[in-house]
Amino acid sequence: MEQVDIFKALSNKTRLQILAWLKEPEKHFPVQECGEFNKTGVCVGHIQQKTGLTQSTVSEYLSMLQRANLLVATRMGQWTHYKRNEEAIKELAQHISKEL
Amino acid sequence: MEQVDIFKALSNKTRLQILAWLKEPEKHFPVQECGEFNKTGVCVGHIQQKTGLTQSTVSEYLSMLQRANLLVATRMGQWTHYKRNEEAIKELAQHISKEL
DNA sequence: TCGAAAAATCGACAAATTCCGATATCTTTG
DNA sequence: CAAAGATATCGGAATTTGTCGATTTTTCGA
Repeated sequence: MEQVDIFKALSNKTRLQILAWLKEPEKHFPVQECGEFNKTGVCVGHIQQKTGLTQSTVSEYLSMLQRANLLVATRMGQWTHYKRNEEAIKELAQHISKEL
Repeated sequence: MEQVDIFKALSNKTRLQILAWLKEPEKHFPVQECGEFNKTGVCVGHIQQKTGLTQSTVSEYLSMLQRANLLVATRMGQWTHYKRNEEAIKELAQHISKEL
């Protein structure tokens, strides 16, 4: 995954919005029966509802963000949870301030 | 200019390359008759030659980077010089580490 | 003031991205 | 194992981006 692909992943309002929501899941998503979102994140269905886009679109967006290493996916039974990769986001900020 | 437009401006290899070259102009560009590049930057023609793309493409890329506030343009007679906006780049890094 | 150099803008078209609906895969449960 | 729910993948229409060549605008110098 190259630098430019990380920026491409961030070049879309919905995807930026998803990253923002996942910063405070408890504020933006209903309680899940399927696991604490602080640990493994929020399931695709909840994120999809919030965006108003179709399931397929949101699924693709999430995997794009994951490929850019900005999100981490965890399969929890029939659900896939996504959460932010805070480490990678910090590294991106550092990279921009030093290398860009 | 919105957040997402900054990332769009960065979503292209050539534009990232231009930003990188402008970090150390004396290393990447020939001496100019038209001004010190540490002060006002490098003229469009030199940047264009280095990219190998056409003049129109590079001119558009530069103004896109300027619209995103990542570059500053200075008209010097018949030349336009572009240099990095280090301030804005630092702010972007901060924004990513705090707000993204 | 005219012509040439530098840069910006315009019009076009191919390639990439956005987003959808349909279908396939995986997982749980009866 | 079959059905149902959650997610992933596929194929495509519409929009945006990448990039070009041609033209226009700006500025300098003869």
